[in-house]
Formats: sequence, structure tokens, C-alpha cells
Amino acid sequence: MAYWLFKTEPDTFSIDDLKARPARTEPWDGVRNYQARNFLRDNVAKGDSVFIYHSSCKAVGIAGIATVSRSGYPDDTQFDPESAYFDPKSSPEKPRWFCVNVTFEEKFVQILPLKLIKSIPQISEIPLVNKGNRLSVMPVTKREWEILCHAARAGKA
DNA sequence: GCCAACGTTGGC
DNA sequence: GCCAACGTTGGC
Repeated sequence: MAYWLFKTEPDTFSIDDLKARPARTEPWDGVRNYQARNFLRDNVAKGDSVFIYHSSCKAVGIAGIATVSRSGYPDDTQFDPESAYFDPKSSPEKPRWFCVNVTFEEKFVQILPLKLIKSIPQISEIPLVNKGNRLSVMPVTKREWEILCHAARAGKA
């Protein structure tokens, strides 16, 4: 049982979109970065918990929580010439990109802003808060998970 | 929209 | 295998 943070641009796919999906479930596809790919393929497991993070938008921060409902499998969009994520160098025999399925769990009453996350002294190791970081799938420790959940719920008041 | 930081590509 | 050029990410 591990913890993760996945980034998404809410204009493209938000936590509300996830909640609105059939069975509140969606493949987390379109990841085209090798380090993130390796996590999706090798480490993200069914039952793991995921912070859904909204980037490149008005309210940047953690929007809520999802659960991994299927572990790593080849991302279909890489084989689809119509898809923006099409990769001509990949093949079904030797897939290059992987995805997992995520299922909506919870939307925070208020988004937990990046600014606030950065202000928490114990949250300094997570790649998210380090300058220039572009990793879109990253591990979160149990300790970090608990601190961030607590901060998100405190924000209700 | 700006721009710094980063990952990837391709010439050599 | 180096590294400059390029395209993309992402906060502000």
C-alpha cells in the first residue's frame, strides 16, 4: 500500500471529471515521461492512494484523492494515430507507455494550495515543491500523506 | 503571456 | 557520447 501524487491540468481533466465518469473510474493515460512511466509500470499498485493535483490553472494544488483500481498496463492512446498521445515508435508487441486506472475517492472541500503545501516544513522532500520539477507521477511517503490530508481537512474551517 | 527549468532530439 | 537546439511544463 503506497501513496502517490498525479498531476493533471483541470482544463483537460479535473477531479470533477473523474467523479463524473462511469464507475468514477478512468485510465490515467497520456503520461509521456520515462521516470513517470516507470512508476506507473513498476510501482503503482491496485489499492494505492493518489493525490489528484491540479496544475497550470487558477487554483494550483491538491484537489482530492483517488484510488488505484488497476495496476500498470499499456496505454492504448499510444497506438491510436488519431490520439494526441500517439507514438509511432511504440507497438503493441513492445509498448513504450503505460497507464493505471484511478477511481474517485474524495474531493477536498477546498483545494490544498501549492503555496500552503510549500509552507509546511515537513514537506520539503517531495519533488512537487522543488523548483523546476516537472515529474507528473511521484511517490508520497506515508508521513507526507498524513500531513497533507490533515492540512486539507483543516482547511475546511 | 512570460520565462526559467527541464527532458528529448539529433548532428557530429 | 557530447551538447546545442528545441519543445514542453508549469508557476506566476
